Amino acid sequence: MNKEQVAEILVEIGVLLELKGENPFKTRAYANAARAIEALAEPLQTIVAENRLAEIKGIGEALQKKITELVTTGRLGYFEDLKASLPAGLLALLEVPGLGPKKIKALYDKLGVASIEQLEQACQEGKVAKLAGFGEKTQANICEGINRRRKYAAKHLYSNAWSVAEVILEKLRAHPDVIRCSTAGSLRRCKEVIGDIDFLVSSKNPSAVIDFFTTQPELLGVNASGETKASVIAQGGIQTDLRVVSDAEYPFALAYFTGSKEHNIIMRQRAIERGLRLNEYGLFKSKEETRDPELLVPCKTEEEIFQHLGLSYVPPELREDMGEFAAAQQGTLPRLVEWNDLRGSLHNHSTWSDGHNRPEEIARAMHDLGCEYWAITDHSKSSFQANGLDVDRLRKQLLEIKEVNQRLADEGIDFRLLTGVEVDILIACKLDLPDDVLSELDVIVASIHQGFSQGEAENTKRLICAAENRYVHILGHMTGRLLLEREGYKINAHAVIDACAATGTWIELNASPNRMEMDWRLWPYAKGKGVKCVINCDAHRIEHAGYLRLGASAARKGWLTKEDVINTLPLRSLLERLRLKRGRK
DNA sequence: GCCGTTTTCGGCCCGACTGTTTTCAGTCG
Repeated sequence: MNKEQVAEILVEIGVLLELKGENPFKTRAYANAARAIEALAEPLQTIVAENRLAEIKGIGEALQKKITELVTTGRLGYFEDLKASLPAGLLALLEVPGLGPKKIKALYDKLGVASIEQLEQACQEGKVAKLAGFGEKTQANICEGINRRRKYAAKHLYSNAWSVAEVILEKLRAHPDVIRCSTAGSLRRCKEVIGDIDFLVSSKNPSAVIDFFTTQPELLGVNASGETKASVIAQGGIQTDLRVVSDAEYPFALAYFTGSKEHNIIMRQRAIERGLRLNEYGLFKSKEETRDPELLVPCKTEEEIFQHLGLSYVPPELREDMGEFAAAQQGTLPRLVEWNDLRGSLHNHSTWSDGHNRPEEIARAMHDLGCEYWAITDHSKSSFQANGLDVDRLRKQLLEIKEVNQRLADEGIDFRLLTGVEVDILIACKLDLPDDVLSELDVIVASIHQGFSQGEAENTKRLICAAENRYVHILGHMTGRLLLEREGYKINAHAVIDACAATGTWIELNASPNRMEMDWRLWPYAKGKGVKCVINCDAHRIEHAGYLRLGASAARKGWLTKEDVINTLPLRSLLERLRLKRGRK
């Protein structure tokens, strides 16, 4: 059993214990352990075999035993007993807004409700409202929550959420009672998938801002509206929360509501270690909870809060408790890549396969956007569903691209369309085009598009073989995942990264909104191995050039700097680097 | 269930809002 599977089970144990009404700190211990396991860079199996679990912070005696049992036998008696003691449908009830462990336990104990369907029926029969601690309002809210859950996804792609948030943020900025405002939460941290949108505003007139926020005409509904916070359903069914604070409180509230929860816990602990107290209202010279302004350590910005806690400023993208504290304390946080460092994309499509624009249109549009180069890498012939290119068509495309480059040069336009292909990885060590054809092209991206059901070992082998081909520059969308749609195929990502390090192969950060991979959690490992990133749009239309911005956010989240990203290079250096791999044995 | 050089026991982040209560529990972030 690998670490992802172990982590998943630990999380589930935590949730089940919560439903049983266990001590919340105990349930959190399981979630913490799962995080620690997931973050491991070496195989869990090795750690267990060498009896080194105890070295991992957050894993004590009890969890060592359970994890060892899981890894060595693939089963865990404790987990199976726990699962058997509760109906399977109970877990899904947690997804209904307003329902937590306590209420679910009451529904189950008193009404025997153990699934969404049973819950809905109990509501319709009016049984829920009669329970102690419940009422008509709660019952109606549950029904509404179930309906909304059916109609809309509970999670949203970053890019969708951002396009909704951007409009509201602009309106808030323009409001006369708003002093400062920002997004917060997972959106500000640039998570690839987000649950809800958070806004923070500072104002001397909170009720005016709350009124404005809750009466926007585009809203689908209002969940809650108080003196300092409100929660609404915005377009696309995205829950959107607003918090209004005084301007003095703003930096503290911004840090607090940006999270992550795990990051905040460490921040508070650091404050306590310094005899201070940190909450969303301020940093106080006190060992007790307080809001006494006399005790406040004034900070005008988030930067100053970090400073008082002995840390350099941690960009929001890095606030995941994934190593940012050690780096911020030592002053070794990287200067993260910016989206306008990017000079082009090396994986894109045209009308030659399944794209929507001709090479010349693409070239002119990308030049207008300020790019220096843009690679056309259409599909190879095995991707027949995408109108993939065989050798004949590919050679014709090369001629067309050559002509386009010539025309642009004649007009004095300083821009280069690069030739290439997104070649299918068929089976291990077999690509969809022969090496001599690949050698005629500027950029080769190799991706898996078929045979997803092969096992982890076979998939890993396919990717490693592709990396070992001297003509392949980039491994495309590494696991083929589609966020909120389908899981990626199983691979041993660390082994693939190691192979890329050994062969000088680059790894793509595919910035298509539902791909966003290689996953940001793996980049620090790749960076440590010296593997370079290429932020690619995988554009099928000219407008997809905007994905570069999304890709840069994900790269930042993966701790990458300008130097780690190949397509920040000017054309001349890029061409040198492209030739470099072909010179290797 | 984890953790610890002031602690091996007693902490573990904490406040706003809702709805059900008639002073507070549960949920959420």
